Amino acid sequence: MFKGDISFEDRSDNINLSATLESGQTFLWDRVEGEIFSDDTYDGWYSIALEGKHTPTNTSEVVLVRQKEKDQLEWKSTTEKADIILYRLLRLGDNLNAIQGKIPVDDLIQKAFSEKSGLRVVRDPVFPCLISFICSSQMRIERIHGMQSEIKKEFGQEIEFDGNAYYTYPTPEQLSKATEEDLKDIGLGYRASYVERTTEKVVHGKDPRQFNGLEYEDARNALQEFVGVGDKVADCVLLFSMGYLEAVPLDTWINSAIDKHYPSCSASSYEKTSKNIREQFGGELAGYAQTYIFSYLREGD
DNA sequence: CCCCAGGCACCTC
DNA sequence: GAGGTGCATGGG
Repeated sequence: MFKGDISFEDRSDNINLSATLESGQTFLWDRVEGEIFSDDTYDGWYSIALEGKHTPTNTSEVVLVRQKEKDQLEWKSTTEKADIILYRLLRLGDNLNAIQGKIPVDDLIQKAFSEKSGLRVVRDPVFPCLISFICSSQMRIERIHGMQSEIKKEFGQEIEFDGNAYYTYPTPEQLSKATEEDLKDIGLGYRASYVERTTEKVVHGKDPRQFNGLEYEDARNALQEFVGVGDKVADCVLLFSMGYLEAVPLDTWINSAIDKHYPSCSASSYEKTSKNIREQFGGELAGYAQTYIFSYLREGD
């Protein structure tokens, strides 16, 4: 077992791990339940198991992380390179003060920044992100997470770490072994066929990462070639996985926020409203503003 | 019993 | 392109 800390004490920003992992932008992390460690305290850990394509070691790894202090993370892992993994997945390199400085401040933004201090946009692996947001339509956040847990347990790879079992998210090839019926059996409902058909497209060579160099709006349109991916899900994949920080997913929460706080941005189509609200939030980092507002509003103030 | 959930595909016009 | 419908499932 490898262990380490990641300290923010020599920087001006920090991280709020629970806000980052439990605000509905990623469904791939699990909050660890129970006394899984005997060697020290066991509260507050989050876990993820990564398939080898997504690790610096090229082998599957488990990473556990928790908030040790306000400006410090603590991790345990199967690899000594867990810090590299965490920097990527949690965007620890982002300078939150610089980011907030580029977003026009108003009352709502100010409250969200202050209430959710340390919240970071995540960078999920692309395929798991794509599938989990296909599952997200008309579904509560807790259940979306539950669906991903089922998908991992049924079709992912089990990895043991310190006496406990963890499951990677299935690769496209692994998930393609699931039939539509299998997916319905784990509660995906009408999304089962979307997941099945999208997985099939990925297995047959349509990798979402091939859209990485595209201009934002082109990438958003391109992602909609997958089944179950409309404007909103495409924006989620762009923002929470592909690093398009200007993407602003327009969901029910953000749309009601627009009606209430930015009525002049409301327009007749997703396309136009999206353009307006991105401009309102300062353009290139608008997605960060969206993530703070979503997290702040959803939790209630 | 009804209503709703980080929308989307599909069908008209 | 804009506008309306049906949609699986579980929890309140």
